Amino acid sequence: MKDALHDLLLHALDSLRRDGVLDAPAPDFVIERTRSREHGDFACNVALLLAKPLGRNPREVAETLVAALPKSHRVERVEIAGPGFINFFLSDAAWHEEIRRVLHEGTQYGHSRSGAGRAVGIEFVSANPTGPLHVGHARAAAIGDTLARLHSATGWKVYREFYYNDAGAQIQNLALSVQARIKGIEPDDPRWPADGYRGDYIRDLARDYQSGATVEAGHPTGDYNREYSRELAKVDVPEAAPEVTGYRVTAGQDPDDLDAIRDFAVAWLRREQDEDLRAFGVRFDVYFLESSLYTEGEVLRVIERIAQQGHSYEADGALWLRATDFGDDKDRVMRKSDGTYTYFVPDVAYHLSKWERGYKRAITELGADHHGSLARVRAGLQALDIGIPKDWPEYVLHQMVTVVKGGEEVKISKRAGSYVTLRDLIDMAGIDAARYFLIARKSDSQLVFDVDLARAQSNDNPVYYIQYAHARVCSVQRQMHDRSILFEQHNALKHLDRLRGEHARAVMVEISRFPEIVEASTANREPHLLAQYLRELAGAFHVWYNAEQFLVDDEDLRNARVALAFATRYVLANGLGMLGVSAPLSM
RNA sequence: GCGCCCGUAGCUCAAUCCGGAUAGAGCAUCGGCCUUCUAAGCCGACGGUUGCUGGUUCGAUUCCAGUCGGGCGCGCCA
Repeated sequence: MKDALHDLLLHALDSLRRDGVLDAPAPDFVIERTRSREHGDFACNVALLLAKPLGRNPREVAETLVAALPKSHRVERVEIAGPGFINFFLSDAAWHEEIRRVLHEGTQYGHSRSGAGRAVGIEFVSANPTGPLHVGHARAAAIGDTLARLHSATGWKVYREFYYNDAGAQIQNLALSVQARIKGIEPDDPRWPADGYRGDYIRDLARDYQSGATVEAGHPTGDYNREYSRELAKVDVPEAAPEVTGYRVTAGQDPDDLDAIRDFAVAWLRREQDEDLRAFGVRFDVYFLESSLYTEGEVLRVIERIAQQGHSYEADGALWLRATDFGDDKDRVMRKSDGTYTYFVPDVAYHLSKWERGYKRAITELGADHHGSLARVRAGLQALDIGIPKDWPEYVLHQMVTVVKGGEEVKISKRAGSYVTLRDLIDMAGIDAARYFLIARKSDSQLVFDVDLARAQSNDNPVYYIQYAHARVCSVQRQMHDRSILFEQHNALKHLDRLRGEHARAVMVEISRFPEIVEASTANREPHLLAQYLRELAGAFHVWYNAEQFLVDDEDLRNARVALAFATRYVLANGLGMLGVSAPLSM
């Protein structure tokens, strides 16, 4: 809709330039929705931008432009207002056309091809396999998965990636903690390992290890990724990610075999994380193990490449990256004096792998407490000198989540001890409410998750409010079925002009915003815009629903109203689908 | 001390592709609407110096500088 107006203005600009009336390049003007009805439906600032280079009064420029505007059936009239805005008042026909489009495109309405099939890798959650996922991971999961759904909807080839830090000291602590539990040592015991994990799940883990249990989790090695990378490099866009096959670990039962304990514990926790994420409606295409970067020499390759490009130096027995050459605030150690590597080198190697696998866009979703690694990883990638853009990868950082119930902060979980888990959140609020609440706020502001509100079955709760709008349309459909009333779409589309009044109009206007919202949410990595929008659409629908009866005797009018109701349903369902929230048929 | 994020109605938050016109919703409070497709809904009222001070310009919640308040990060930890 916006595009059509954009074209009209470009035409006007072109013809004026050809006639020599306008002597300036077309500025990067904006067409936006107006805030108030008095200003029409859309407004454009092009005259304001042209005024300065032309040295002319903006209102005068606007008048020239408006006079040169081609006629369009979509535009009823054009006004010049304020300092020189060009306001467009759209014809009813323009809105009707959009409703036709919704019914025609159905479940595809709001989708686009702006991604043009390019590959985007979205990394999120990436929790260490050392404990259950917590509410911060829940927010990451909701944001990352919604971004992934949005990119799919806009024509990108999406790969969801999960990176496991399975190689460091944390894993050693995990193994030691489990071993301590196996030997009957409690967290309060002086013999308990220094940085041990104290949660109850360690006891469950120890018990399963001792009983010789077998667990099955995601993929074991980086082989999968490397195989996948060749495919991606070759054809650029593979049809689908290969099926992720699981791997099994059977507990060794020997309390002194720390390696066996570690392997079992990692598999056990990965299984638990997998299950929680699956319960939350989130699946991944690629599981990438940090350990594979060592075993396959990728870490070494990064170090050598950076050294070869002259961006590193030795000092104090360590090898440093000259990160300050690339915008970081200090130089960073890559290889410690004991010969091991700092964690950020595999991080760079991992992102290098994403680059080599052909991701035109890579989005890394992290907790804001990791924002320090951002400059470091980008500096490392720049130091490779292989043409990676300075702002690649893109980052989305999310702020802290606090869970509140009964007016009090909830801090403790039975499973994990010191924090509230994703599982707790699902149990307390349900998947739909949890996903919606976690996505509804801008990711860089802190989030208070009010459990009582999330589970409230009332108009206080935006999730129910939106879902209820959808269920109401379905209820109308059921009524039609029960009363043997047919919806005649052909007839409906001919009589959309029977839709009169502000309320129906408001619904049409809201519906037409959907494609714009989807594009903006995707391009700006701001999924909260979509959550917010659906609340507004549902509101416009409820008002209209309340004001007018759909199933009237007048066939033409009835068909027209039902058509608009169905169009609303498509948008609600499509939008909720992008959030991973269900669209119930009845409530 | 340095860096990043946030500060908008009593509360929770918006403000659309980095500048637009009279800053919007919901909740809370007060007052109305169900013999009609789900009242899990709707209508109305009340509520603001966008933390503060300057700057940039036709125009600032938005950009810049400073300042105050909250959060996070500044390791040869991950």
